Amino acid sequence: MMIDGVEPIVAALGGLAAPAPAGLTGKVFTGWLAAPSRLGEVFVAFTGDGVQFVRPAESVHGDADAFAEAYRDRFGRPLRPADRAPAGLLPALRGRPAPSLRLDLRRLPDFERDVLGATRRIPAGQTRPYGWIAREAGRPRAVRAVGSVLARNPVPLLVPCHRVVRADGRLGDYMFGPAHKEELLRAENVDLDQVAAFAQQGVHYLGSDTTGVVCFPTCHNARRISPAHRHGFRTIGIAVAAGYRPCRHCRPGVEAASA
DNA sequence: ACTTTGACAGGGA
DNA sequence: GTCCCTGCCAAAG
Repeated sequence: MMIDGVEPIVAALGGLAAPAPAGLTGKVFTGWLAAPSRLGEVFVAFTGDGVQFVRPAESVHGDADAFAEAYRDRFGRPLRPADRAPAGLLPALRGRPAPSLRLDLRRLPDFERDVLGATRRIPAGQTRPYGWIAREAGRPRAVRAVGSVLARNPVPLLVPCHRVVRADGRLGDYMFGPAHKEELLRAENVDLDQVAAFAQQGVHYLGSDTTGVVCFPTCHNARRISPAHRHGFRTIGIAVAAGYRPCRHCRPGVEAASA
């Protein structure tokens, strides 16, 4: 870890009277700016390595100083205004695909990084349960810890934690309130009414009897199953026992066999 | 439907 | 370091 030696040096550079080379600025200070998003105006902090922190202006009472303080509490570094946004940030905040967007999640604990990484892979317009994230992150039983991580998601919207929902079909909580979660999902065209209707009947997975594949209801494959060939299942185990195979796209996991 | 128990990573004492 | 406690859950009573 040669990085250990680099940080103090870089910090010392920040104290020199002469301006640091432009390329270093993002490593010494963190830039911030305000930008429009699907949650209204947001404050965004980023280094040269990517975006680190996003908070709706509303959540800090529109106060940029409060945002800077929250950032400092968490990352231990000061903020200075930035002149331009990192590549991809503005489209991403509007919910548009932005492959060029980079996130700086290096200093997070492994588990948090893995949880956020798995969450980031949920396609727009789809949802996954907390248990799915736990499994993708390599800790299938750390379901509740996943919730704890997402409650502190440093980069909401960019890591779409609003797409992580409860296994029973309810939406679950959201750092800025469940109403915003629902709003974001509906804006992505998730058919929440259909999900709720299925859940009402105890159905949490959908299979096609023509392909023999079973999916989460919001998977784009599931949404193409015609009602005539659609079968609902309460658990993935029941579907597998009926000869269905878990979809390779949405990867509904086989839950632990009940002894 | 509601309550209890299980499980677990992180943060604070 | 170690307990202790909490929390966007989940499955069983």
